[in-house]
Amino acid sequence: MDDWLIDSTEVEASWVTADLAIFTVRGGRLMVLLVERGVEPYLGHPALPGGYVQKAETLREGALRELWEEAGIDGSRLHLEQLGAYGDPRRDPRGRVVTIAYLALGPDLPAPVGGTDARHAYWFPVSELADDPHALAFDHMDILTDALEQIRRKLEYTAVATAFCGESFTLSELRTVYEVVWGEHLDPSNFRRKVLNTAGFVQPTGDQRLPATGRPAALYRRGNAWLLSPPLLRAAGKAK
Amino acid sequence: MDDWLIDSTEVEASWVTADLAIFTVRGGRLMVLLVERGVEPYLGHPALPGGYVQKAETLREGALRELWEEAGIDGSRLHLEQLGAYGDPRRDPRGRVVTIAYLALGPDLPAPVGGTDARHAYWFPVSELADDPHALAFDHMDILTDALEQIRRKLEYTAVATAFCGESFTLSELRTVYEVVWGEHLDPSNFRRKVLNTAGFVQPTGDQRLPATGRPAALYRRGNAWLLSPPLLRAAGKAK
DNA sequence: TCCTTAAAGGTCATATTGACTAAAACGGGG
DNA sequence: CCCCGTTTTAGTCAATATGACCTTTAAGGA
Repeated sequence: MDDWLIDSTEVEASWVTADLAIFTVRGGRLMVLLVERGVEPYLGHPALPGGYVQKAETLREGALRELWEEAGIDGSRLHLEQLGAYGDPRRDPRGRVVTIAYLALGPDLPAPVGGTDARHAYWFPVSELADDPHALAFDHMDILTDALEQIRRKLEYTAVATAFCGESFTLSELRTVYEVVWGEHLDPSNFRRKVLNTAGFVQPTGDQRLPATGRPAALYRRGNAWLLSPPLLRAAGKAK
Repeated sequence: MDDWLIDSTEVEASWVTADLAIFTVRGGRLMVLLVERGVEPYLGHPALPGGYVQKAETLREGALRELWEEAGIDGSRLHLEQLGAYGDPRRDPRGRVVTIAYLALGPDLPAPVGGTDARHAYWFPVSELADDPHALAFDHMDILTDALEQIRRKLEYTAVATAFCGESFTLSELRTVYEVVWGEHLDPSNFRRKVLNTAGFVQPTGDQRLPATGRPAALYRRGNAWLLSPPLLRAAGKAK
């Protein structure tokens, strides 16, 4: 591990960046936060927000700072988890840049404001770039693909779906999160049964909310359980 | 993302290392590969194998090279996956060193040979250091803890357990992997039923193997499925 | 008042699970 | 050569979970 040979010609210092794949659900669609790059390389191309990690920061702190600087979003209240490191020596034409990718989920977030480091930041529907591997700068499409698979899987066995909802939410809203992220329809009745039978997933607030039309829905907040048991499996996982 | 300001005083180059948490099952116990550090800091202390990622390598290639150099193990035939990045600015007293942790599993591997970069490499039972947070150098105990949780979880919904077994194996051997990694007893009959009913998990070779005593056991090899559906959940996950 | 809509609650056949019992197939000792 | 311990393999059964439905409740609007 971390040893001598810091002066070896074989080894070189690297630039370390943090990039973020931030998702929200708006208008029944899964959206990801993108920025338009303001400098070369990939000038003008869409990319995930992110930037250099500074001297005294943890990786996570760097990710949160970049999110604030590039999109004006305070990520301290979002669900933020590390996705992984991307370090192919050819992923950045300027040299070796290792990026630590973070994954964040939030409720319907305010429109991002373009910061100093990027022309604009904006929400973009995931479904409209899910096919072209060069839709985003660098290897950001790989990162996005990995991030998508991770949240789809995490919905199954954690209560992370509640991170897409506000402080309180109806079961319909929670179900919509699953439907949008998984891209499949769920039976409302069976979904309700599963969620309410999973200890600690949600707890009723006692209040109600009126939908546009129809019977009022009970409101819930996050429970104290993070891991779901049994998990809530998607059909694809069962079909096989 | 990766932009200008490469010359800013706020940003500095980092050293990037790859560390490995490699596990195997020997004598009914889960073992992790450790090395004795040959240089400061933490001279003489046990640590996970690893070292600096070189100029033209991918992160994965660096991890495999370090594994070969420090323990004489050819990792190209092991199951190797990235665990995550550890980059707290205080994790290494020499300055900012970001390490990319890798997780590897292998069948009962040959005794490691000490390489040039470390005094020795050796297998050590996980159960004997699972409590002391300073048993290993740097933040390697954190990495080990995360690696353990990851393989325990991955046994549930992937066929990764077969990576602990040789080319062909009995269902008892496979069950022992689950029992050792999870630290709990599994009913042989129910385990067999679940594994055989999960399409693509294993496929019979047609051969048999004689245990020390008892009825001969049929041999299996890995199936073509990686994701298990339905997953094989541990009791802890269900109890809750 | 009646209609539409969505929430909430219930039914039922089927599948899965966990705990258990029993049969089959070996080697070894008398 | 037959009993014994051991391990694999097979089977039973009650409890639980699942998926596909159906029904009732509670709102707003025509």
